[in-house]
Amino acid sequence: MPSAPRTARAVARAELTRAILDRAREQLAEVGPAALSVRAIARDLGMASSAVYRYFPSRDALLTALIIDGYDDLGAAVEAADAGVRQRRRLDLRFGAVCHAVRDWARADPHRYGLLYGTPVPGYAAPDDTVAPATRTTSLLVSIVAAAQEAGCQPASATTMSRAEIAAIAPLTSFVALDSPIDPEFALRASVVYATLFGHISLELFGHFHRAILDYDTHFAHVVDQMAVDLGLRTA
Amino acid sequence: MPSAPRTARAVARAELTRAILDRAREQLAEVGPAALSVRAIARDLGMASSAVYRYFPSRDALLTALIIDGYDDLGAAVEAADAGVRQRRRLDLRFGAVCHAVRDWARADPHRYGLLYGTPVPGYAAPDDTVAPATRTTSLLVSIVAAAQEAGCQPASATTMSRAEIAAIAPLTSFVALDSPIDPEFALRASVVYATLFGHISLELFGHFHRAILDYDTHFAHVVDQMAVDLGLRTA
DNA sequence: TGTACATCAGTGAACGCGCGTTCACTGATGTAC
DNA sequence: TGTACATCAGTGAACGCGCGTTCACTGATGTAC
Repeated sequence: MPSAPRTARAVARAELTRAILDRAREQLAEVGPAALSVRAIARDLGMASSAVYRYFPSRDALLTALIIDGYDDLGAAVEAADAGVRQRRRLDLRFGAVCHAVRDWARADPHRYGLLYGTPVPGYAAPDDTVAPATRTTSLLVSIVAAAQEAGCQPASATTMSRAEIAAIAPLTSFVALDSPIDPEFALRASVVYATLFGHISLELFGHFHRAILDYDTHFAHVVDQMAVDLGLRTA
Repeated sequence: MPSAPRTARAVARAELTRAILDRAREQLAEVGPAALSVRAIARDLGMASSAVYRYFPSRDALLTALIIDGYDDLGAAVEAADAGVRQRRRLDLRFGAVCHAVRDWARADPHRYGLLYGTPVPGYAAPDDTVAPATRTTSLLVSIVAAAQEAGCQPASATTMSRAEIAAIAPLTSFVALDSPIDPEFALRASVVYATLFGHISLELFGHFHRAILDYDTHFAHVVDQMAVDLGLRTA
């Protein structure tokens, strides 16, 4: 009986666990992951710092929860953006929606984005629990590329791939469950898109487009367009 | 007389300044930028922690020096790699050399790369002094793209650009001193290449290709090749 | 329904740590006559 | 070349801070009879 008969204690526990996580997320947005402090969270919640340890065994466990929470939140946002595209066959629109969703999410809370995609927090080693939620966003990107292949899209240019190159990206070809594995050329394109998307967002958020790009929104939109064309999702 | 008549004091000063920076660089490689500690550096050098303040007025100043030093070192490595390509007209080779130089440099000292291109250090605001050295690497990338345009290379695909999009990247078109400004399409390509290159390196170093890419070296080489083809530096 | 015991949440003090920065000081190096 | 003074490098103690984590404890909640 896992659902109904929750004791008052269990209810309070769930609530406080969430309150701690909420406050941790806020802290994260304010000071960044490295400065996240168990004591500060407890202080803000009006409780003794030691009480937090009834809910999370260590600061690292709290960070892990935040990371998983972040990947899940991003994944949900990205999936919702994709699902919001009515014309499912317009892969260019779906691709654009996904890219913009990632960027919008990142800009809404740069520290949180940094926790996931920036420099790893010093002294913290992400456990395997964080891997699965992380793939949510990636899977969607790859699946759009896979759909492009199925739809017969022609990428702008293709390089010949050596056996070693094909082997290097083997996991990507079977990353999403499909009838047949993805062609290596498309898998490579997916990897390039992945790098460009997150690279662009990181460079923008971390200040490397300073004085080089004047209008980030416009420019990003155009980069996404360019990627869509390179992928063969639409013609120029 | 700025050169010859250096007093013993000035010599000692220069030497210790360098020793502090060297040790700071080593610390950086070991523990990362956020954990860089004035006291630890002093300890390692066998001096009082307060003595460091005769050379750098604050921890932030030390970080700034490390950042400038890092951009300069990366810039020098990248320029050397480019200069090492004898056939100056083989833009694909030059482009490849530059990309691999950035990645090699980053892999040699990931923390140092993270200081420059990762999450900004919390509580630290990089002063303008760091901007100029940062452009060294970027300029070289842009100048290769500009050379591609001058050589009449044809990128794989081009999207039509609105006035707003052209305006957004205006600084890039006049980023390197040339007879004529760079075409907007090439400037856009430069920006995409910039994002892809650093995005790929960051994703790789920060663990996001884990279990997705099996052979990083091979894969990166191929991504660079693909970019060269997309840029029209060579045919597939 | 009521009692006896076990479980759990939260407290507050404490441990031990390292940090950045300041300051009055000593002694060496440099400079001007 | 020698002396008098100014400048500078380096010291060691101290200030004030915040951190993660532990531990013995009190009082409330849950459970079994």
